This record gives sequence, C-alpha cells and structure tokens, in this order.
Amino acid sequence: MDTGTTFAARLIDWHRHHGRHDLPWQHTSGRPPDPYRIWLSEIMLQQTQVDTVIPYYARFLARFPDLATLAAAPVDDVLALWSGLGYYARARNLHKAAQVVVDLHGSDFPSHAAAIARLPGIGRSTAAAIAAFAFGERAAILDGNVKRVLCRVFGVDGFPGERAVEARLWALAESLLPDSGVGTYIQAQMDLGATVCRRSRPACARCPLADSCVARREDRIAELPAARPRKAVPQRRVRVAVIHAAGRVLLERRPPAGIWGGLLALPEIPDSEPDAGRWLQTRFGLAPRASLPLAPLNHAFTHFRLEITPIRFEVCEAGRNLAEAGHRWLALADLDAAGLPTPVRRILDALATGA
DNA sequence: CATCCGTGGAT
DNA sequence: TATCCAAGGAT
Repeated sequence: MDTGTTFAARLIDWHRHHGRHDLPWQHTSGRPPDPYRIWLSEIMLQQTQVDTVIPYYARFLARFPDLATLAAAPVDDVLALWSGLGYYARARNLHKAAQVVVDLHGSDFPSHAAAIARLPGIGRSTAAAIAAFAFGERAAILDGNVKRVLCRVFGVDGFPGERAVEARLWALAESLLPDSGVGTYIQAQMDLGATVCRRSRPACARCPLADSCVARREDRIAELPAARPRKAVPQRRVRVAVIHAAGRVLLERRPPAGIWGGLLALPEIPDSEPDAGRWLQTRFGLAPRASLPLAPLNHAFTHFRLEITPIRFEVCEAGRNLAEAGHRWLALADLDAAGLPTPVRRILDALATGA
C-alpha cells in the first residue's frame, strides 16, 4: 500500500456497491442521523454479531423510541429488553448514560468523540464510531473488524489484545483516515471485515485490498491476526432453587456487580447446605410439599463453564410474606417481560410449557 | 496490564 | 463435542 489515501479510497469505492446499506440503524428515516439510534446500535453490537442484534434493536427501539424515554424508564425495563443479549453492564451503562445526557447536556447527545467517550459504557472506539456516523467527525475506530483487516493487510504480528500491538494498530488506523467521508470509510471497514476479510475463509478474490495485502502475499492469512493466548477454562457447579407456588416462581435480584448483575435469577443454594429442603425452610420459611431435582444444564461463559442443577420445590405461597428486598414472585405467564439470564429463562420456559 | 463480563454462530 | 470469538469497556 503506497499511501493511506489509497487505502481509504479503495474501501470507500468498494463500499458503494458491496457494502451493507440496509442495516436497521442506517438511514434513520432520511432525517439527519439520529445519535441515539446510532449509539444504541453501537452498544448492542459490542462483542455481538449483527444478526443477533437486529431483533433486540427493534424491540428496544419500539419500547424506548428516544433518549428521554430511556432515561425516564426503570432500569428493570431496560434489563428485560436486554435479556438474552449478554454483557448486561452494557444495558446498565446505557441507561445511566441516558440519564447523564439528560442531566448534564440538556438532552442533547454530545457531538464530539472526546465528550462522548466520557459517558459510561463508551470507550475510544465506540465514541469515534458515534461521532463519525452521527456528526461526521474525523475519528478512527479500532474494533475487531478493523484489527483483523489491518493485521492482515499490513502484516502486523502479535495478539491484537496486547498493549503494544494495539497501540501500533491505533496509530495505523489514525494514519489511514481519509480527509473526508469518514462515516462511509468506517462503515466500509466494518463491512469488509464482516463479509470479505472474515476470520476464517476470507474471500480474498473479492477484496479491494488483496493486491497489497501482506498476509496474502506471504501466505499467512490463517495466522493473522494472531490468536489469543489460551487459558484453561474452569468448571463451576451450582444448585439453584425453583420455588414454585400457584404458577409463580420466587426470584432473587443478583448483586449489581459480577455475573448477571442486576438481573432476576433463581436463588442459589449454598454448598454449605447439603440438605436443600432444610435450607429452604431456614432461608425462606417455606416447607415444601414436594421437592424434585431437575436435569442439570451446562452453560458456557467466555471465562468459565457452569453446571446448573435446578431443584424444584412445590410450596404453599401463603406460608410467609416474601416481599423482602431483592425478591420477587414472578408469574410464569410474565416471563417475557422479565430481565432474566438465558439459563434461567430456559429453566422457567420448560416449567411453564411442560411439567 | 490481566481479568471480568454473555451468548450464539461458525468451524 | 470442543474451540474460538464477534461493531469492547470497566476495573
């Protein structure tokens, strides 16, 4: 590649006919770009693929059509619409940031990347994407797509998550920025990474950068970008209580930090309590009419595996007032409206439809 | 700087 | 089935 201008020009030219032009958050009704919608899409798309995001984006926007509506909503409603999408800190930060914009910016979304990056849940790359798409700012992004394209085209060695490698990639990304048309350029980078310069089996025959790609010339396409260093994934086990009474189930609010933070989940039975029935009695004052271990299910996270063994208890709800803070009886008919982690939703769906 | 944070698709 | 990791950010 001779100059950065060539790099950007080729991408922009390629994008005209081969880029994605019909994603739901693009061309927001022909009006000037709506920073709220662009912001929402960028947050949902963090570590998440387009096809997964699209239905969530549509539901979320229908319930929270603008930033003020989102800011005024209870966080539980926000988590409910995020339920199943994962990385729930994104939803909590999105909600918090909406309130910050209302309180500090008079409901106007900040228009420069530096200010956008101060909002919770928005880092350097996401801020640049919002600023470029919504306000035309000349700012570089560095997401997974861009990292992959740059590593291959310029033959950048080393794992991109490593600090020195990432610094080099940021410098490259900045140096390649065109003088104008940055929004189109950024979209072109993402589209090329997602549809042509894929992680496996990239379609080099359709790539506008192929003739200057170091990885291709040196036959190192499969080696670049370098893979993340491997680590052993720990296996954990937990028992959870499915406390059922008259079509309702007792759920427990997760702590704000940690896995599934802020969501409603099935109460965990501590390992120190071998007798689950006795635990139910001492913990909740409930005496089960029946108890039944259900089939364990395995859930894989990025950094550990979890084997969940649900134990179903049939109780008489009238036994005691359980309106203590952080607990809630949820009707099985209302599962859709609740902010539940995916395995909990699966367990309760099975309970609602079957047994 | 390393770890934590979800889920589903691709291979 | 096992592994990798995707439009990353916070701590």
